[in-house]
Amino acid sequence: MSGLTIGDLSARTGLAVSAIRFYETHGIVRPVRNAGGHRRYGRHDLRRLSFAMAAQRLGFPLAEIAGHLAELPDHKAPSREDWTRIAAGFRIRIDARIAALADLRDKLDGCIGCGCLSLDVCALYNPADIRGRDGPGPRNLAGPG
Amino acid sequence: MSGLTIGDLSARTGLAVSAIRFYETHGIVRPVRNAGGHRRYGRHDLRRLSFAMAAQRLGFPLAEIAGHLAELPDHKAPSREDWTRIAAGFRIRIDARIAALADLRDKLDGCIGCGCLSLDVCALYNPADIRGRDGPGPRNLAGPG
DNA sequence: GTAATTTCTCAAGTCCACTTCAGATCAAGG
DNA sequence: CCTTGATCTGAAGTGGACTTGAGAAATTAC
Repeated sequence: MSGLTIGDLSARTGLAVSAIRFYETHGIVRPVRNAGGHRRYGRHDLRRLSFAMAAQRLGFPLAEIAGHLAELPDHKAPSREDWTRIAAGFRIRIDARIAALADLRDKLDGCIGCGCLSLDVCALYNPADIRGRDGPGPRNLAGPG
Repeated sequence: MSGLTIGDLSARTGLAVSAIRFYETHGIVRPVRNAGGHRRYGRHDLRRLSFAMAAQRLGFPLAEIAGHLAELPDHKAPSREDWTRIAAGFRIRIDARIAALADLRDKLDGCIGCGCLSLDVCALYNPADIRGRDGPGPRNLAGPG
């Protein structure tokens, strides 16, 4: 039993095989190769992928996810402390996101109440935090905030 | 005073001029043209853009945002009821999103507690809702859920 | 031992959300 | 009136996140 194949990971995570290979190019997983050149994964790679998927669902860009995961040991199984540290940092980001959403919801509630008849004081129209432009390409959701 | 120019909208919303033109191709705004062929906007277009920006920040795709806005009258100012209806629907989506985030956070808390020593029962590794693959292209955040 | 899968590489295609560019025209200030 | 700045169009480029395809080699199933 020399480890899990990419197909195994695909079956167990729901990710497409191509996506797992793509994630490898971003450092999300780092499989070893067997004699025939095929990728072999450890069980800890399942968790790395799961973490990445969860973070993806929150809108975090792959580069940042890879950054978090880079703090884990490469090929050996990470310790409980390793994961706890990462999970805790992740939780902070989730809480920030929930707060931002709740804030937007409250503003929207205000707009429902006021009917937004006065544009100049409308919270929806005047969000406090306009993200600055910083170059070409699409804006992603989970910026440095 | 035949209305606001695209530069006015850009200054007041923080959006790039090019972005506003791009949004027009998706039906977010529908300016009229003056004698010289330049776009002229009404005040209600400010609110349409603000709504779009807010929804964007939540990860909703432009196509869906355009769909919501399509329920508003095109060139005349929408009534208070028009906006209230849209804002209320939007609020439901926000609440759903907050609930999903909170759920993920709770699962993550569970994982911190257990140290994820048992992969097969780890909530993070076994999310109940794996999104099916449905074609090429990137996955967006705010799907049909 | 062969047939059927799976996996390999890597270039190219796709979707979304925009930006950038070029060349021309319109509008506003002095 | 003329210059300066804003706006116009359409095509092409960008970045993130993947998928698709082709041809070859490895694995697994019978």
